[in-house]
Amino acid sequence: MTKRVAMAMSGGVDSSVAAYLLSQDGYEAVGISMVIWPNSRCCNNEAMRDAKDVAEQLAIPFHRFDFVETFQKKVVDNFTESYLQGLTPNPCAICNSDFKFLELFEMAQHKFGVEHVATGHYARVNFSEASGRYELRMALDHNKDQTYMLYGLKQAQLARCIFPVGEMEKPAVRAIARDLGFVVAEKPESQDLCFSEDPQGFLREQLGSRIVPGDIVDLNGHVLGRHEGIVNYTVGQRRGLGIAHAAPLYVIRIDPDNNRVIVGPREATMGTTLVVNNVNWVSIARPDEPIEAEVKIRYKSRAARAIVEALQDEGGHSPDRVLVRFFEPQHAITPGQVAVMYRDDLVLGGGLIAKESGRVAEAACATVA
RNA sequence: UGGGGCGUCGCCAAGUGGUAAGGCACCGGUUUUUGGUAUCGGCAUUCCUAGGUUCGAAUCCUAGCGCCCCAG
Repeated sequence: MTKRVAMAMSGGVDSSVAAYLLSQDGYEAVGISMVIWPNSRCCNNEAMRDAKDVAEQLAIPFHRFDFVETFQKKVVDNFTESYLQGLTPNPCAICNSDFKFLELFEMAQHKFGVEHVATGHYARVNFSEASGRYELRMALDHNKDQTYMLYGLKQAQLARCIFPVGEMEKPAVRAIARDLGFVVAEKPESQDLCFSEDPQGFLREQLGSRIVPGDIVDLNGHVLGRHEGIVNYTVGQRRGLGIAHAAPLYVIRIDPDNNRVIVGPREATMGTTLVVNNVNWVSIARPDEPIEAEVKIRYKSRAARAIVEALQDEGGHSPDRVLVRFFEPQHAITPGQVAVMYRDDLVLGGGLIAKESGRVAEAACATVA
């Protein structure tokens, strides 16, 4: 009996080839496209048509479903509210853990009566007899690895995930697309927000008058300039400040309470500790003792060696907190961004970098020491 | 209306007779699902204005305009 699986198809190269690989492996795939934001690049007519074309070419059924309302509630609202709180959210990671995979599994089960869901993500999953856990591992092609965006997946989900292109190098994926004559074979790599090409404009649309201009100040509180809303900035950012200074200025901190952006020299962006909230332990159980790991604090940054220590529950809040102490200072530790812990290519877990992470962490270090 | 100083790209700033450094900002390219970082490239035929001296001036002279400081 063939195994049936719901295949998420975006109209891109990766999910198209993934669909092909599934059929090669003897799966019976059902193509699904999720419409999450009208007219955005991820679900415009072209993307939908391409997905459908590929499905037809592979002779698999294809369905598209409207998720606009749910997406707004679970991803967009979180995205916009986070910015107002002075955080820099990572909507892609939130989308995967709080929206995409949840909805896909529900759909696979209820609409198609199947247990498994496949996507075009670059990641690998295996089951470890030793630990009794499903393990999430970096893709074979480290350049394309997307495990950073998948840190939120739970055991029950990993058990049912299939990532067909996780074992492949990107050039090979493209080669297959070409050989098969897929219309999407030469599509450029997707990048940036999928639901908007103009995040600033998007935030303005969504938040309107809740975006308020304010001061840009230096580390001593001296006003250096004005900003058009704290939502337009992220920690570590250099461009867009519009302030002429002796040396380049970087965003050091965002202060939502006073509606201020604090800037300073590059040295001031460096930090060695952070606290991670809402940690999801992926491939291992929550460790009782401090462990060494490589921690990645930004999608495009390199993981760096650190000591990771689970923190005590504080008053019933955020029971899954972790203190990360890097061996070397890191640039732009940004509240709201995702921190993912690795050991080699194994994803140990991840979570969201806490507000005022530096200070809290310093204090925690002091008590630890 | 006595004295002194200054006026070079959006900001800061080299350059004091030989044909406009640099930094910041800004713009554009590259860059792996977050507006990050990084990196590469662009960015004053012109030096407050008008005359003059000179083969040649942002640099010298004259006048004007505009700032700043001190003393009134």
